[in-house]
Amino acid sequence: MIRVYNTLTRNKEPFETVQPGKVGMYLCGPTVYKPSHIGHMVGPVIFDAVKRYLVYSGYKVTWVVNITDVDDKLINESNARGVQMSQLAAEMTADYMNNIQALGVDTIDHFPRCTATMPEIIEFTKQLIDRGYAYATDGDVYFDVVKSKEYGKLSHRGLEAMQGDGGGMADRKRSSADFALWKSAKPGEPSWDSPWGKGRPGWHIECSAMSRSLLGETFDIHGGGLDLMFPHHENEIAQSECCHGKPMAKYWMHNGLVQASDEVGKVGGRNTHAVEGDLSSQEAGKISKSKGSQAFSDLLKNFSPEAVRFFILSTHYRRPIDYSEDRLKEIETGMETFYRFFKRYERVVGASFYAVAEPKTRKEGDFTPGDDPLLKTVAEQRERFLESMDDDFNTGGGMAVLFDMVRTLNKFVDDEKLEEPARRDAKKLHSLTDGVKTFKEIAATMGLFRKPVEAKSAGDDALVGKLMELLIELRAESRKKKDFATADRIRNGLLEAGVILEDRPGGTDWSVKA
RNA sequence: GGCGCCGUAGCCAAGUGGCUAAGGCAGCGGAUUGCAAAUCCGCCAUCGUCGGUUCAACUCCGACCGGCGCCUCCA
Repeated sequence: MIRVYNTLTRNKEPFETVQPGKVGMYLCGPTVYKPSHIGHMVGPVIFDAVKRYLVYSGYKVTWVVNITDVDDKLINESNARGVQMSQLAAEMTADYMNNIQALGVDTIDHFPRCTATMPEIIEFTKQLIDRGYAYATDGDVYFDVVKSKEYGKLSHRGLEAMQGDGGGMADRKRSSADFALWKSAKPGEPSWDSPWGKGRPGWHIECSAMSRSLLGETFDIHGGGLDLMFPHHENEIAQSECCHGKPMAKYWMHNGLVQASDEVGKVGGRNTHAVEGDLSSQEAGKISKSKGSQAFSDLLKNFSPEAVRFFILSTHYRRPIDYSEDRLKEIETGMETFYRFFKRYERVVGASFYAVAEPKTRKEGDFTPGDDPLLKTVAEQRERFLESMDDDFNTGGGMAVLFDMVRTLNKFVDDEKLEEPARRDAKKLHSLTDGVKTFKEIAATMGLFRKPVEAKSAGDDALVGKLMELLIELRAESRKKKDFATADRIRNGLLEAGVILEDRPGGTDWSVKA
């Protein structure tokens, strides 16, 4: 039984779908006016894991992520750059797509764009006016917040929290808390025809319109960053629930935000005060923000996407995550354990780890270990993993099981001395592969270890291969003759060049230093 | 001011009313190795402070201290 923390009730609730066996999931996507940073990647990675786990658990899941490609920020930025808004949006959308793809987020079913959803948005707005929840003034349309009885139920905030927009619109609105569904266009701004004249949608209405047209009036999971809870999600609820008279989403899931720790943030205790003493808290905030908003595509030049995914999933999704390069390096170090094991598996079994076919569903993965001690342990670990994931998608707890499981598998190879070809037999290799299947099964639910990571640098070059073969051969001869001075000279020399040699029963392996 | 979150080993981080408080990084000791590397084994926390509830709390309640987020655009 899966349990989900619902922001609406502030409780973990049993997961029950609107329609049996089916899940509709909506995640608020980016406004594409600048390159995405790591913060934009958290939602996609987390909900990718959520979807994978739900599919694994037997649900048919439809996942929608919207792209906001018209908005004040886009207009400003495109003016500043002197390009068409649509061009800027197209470029930044491509950047976003590249980044999430690099992270292995490939389970999103629909990416509706705001500019391609105008008829639905206009229709939705019209309905709200017809049903008495919105009103038009001078080409603008506003949502009449006082008509929404439950306004504030998600964020637990009252109407007074909704400040006026201070942009001179106050006199057009009945109440300062009212928010725009449709904004009339100023000269030169991109605009669309509507019953209220030329204009563009307000920020919140697109999500209501898109989710309705792709997922229906009530769907299962609505996700987004914690920062969107108010006012964005509150307003979505007001729009959709007033319009339909029924719940918009059963479960509201909010992920914690990335916090970039830099010099200021990292220094503890008194030094923090000393450093911050010269800065207003606002300025300090800006510093940490500027580091965190480094373009994600640049970050990927230094770190593997899989490490970033691992990093994001290593803590519980509702918690804030501290991002730093040191942290990511630490994660990469830890992940070496897995990659080394994968190579080890290949050495021992003679087949690629990545070629092993894992069970795709929970049902398929259930097995009775019999009296095989290895598989008994693996089965227990799998159970522990599933318990963690069932409990509000606790990927952090699941990670621990991943590490435990490789250790179990490594120990088996050690104990059975499977590095020595003579000690291998079909039964043992079969057990090992069964263990690997289960490892892959649980890792796959988090989208991990699905395909080989590209080699850190050159190494598969034919010439390099030949040279290494020769050096290793020479060193082997020296070792045979107990000429360790020469052998060590070769190894140390290669180490300086960034090549690590590892001696094993079956021969010597080499790899490029990470 | 309003709404909310957090405080677990040197660092990161799961989790639980009573059983050995996961895991990772770093460190230390050992097995293995010609020596290494890798791997394995072992060691390394009483859970911010104080008070309450309870047979029993790190886990529930309260106060306090400390850190943080949102309330304007933000994933």
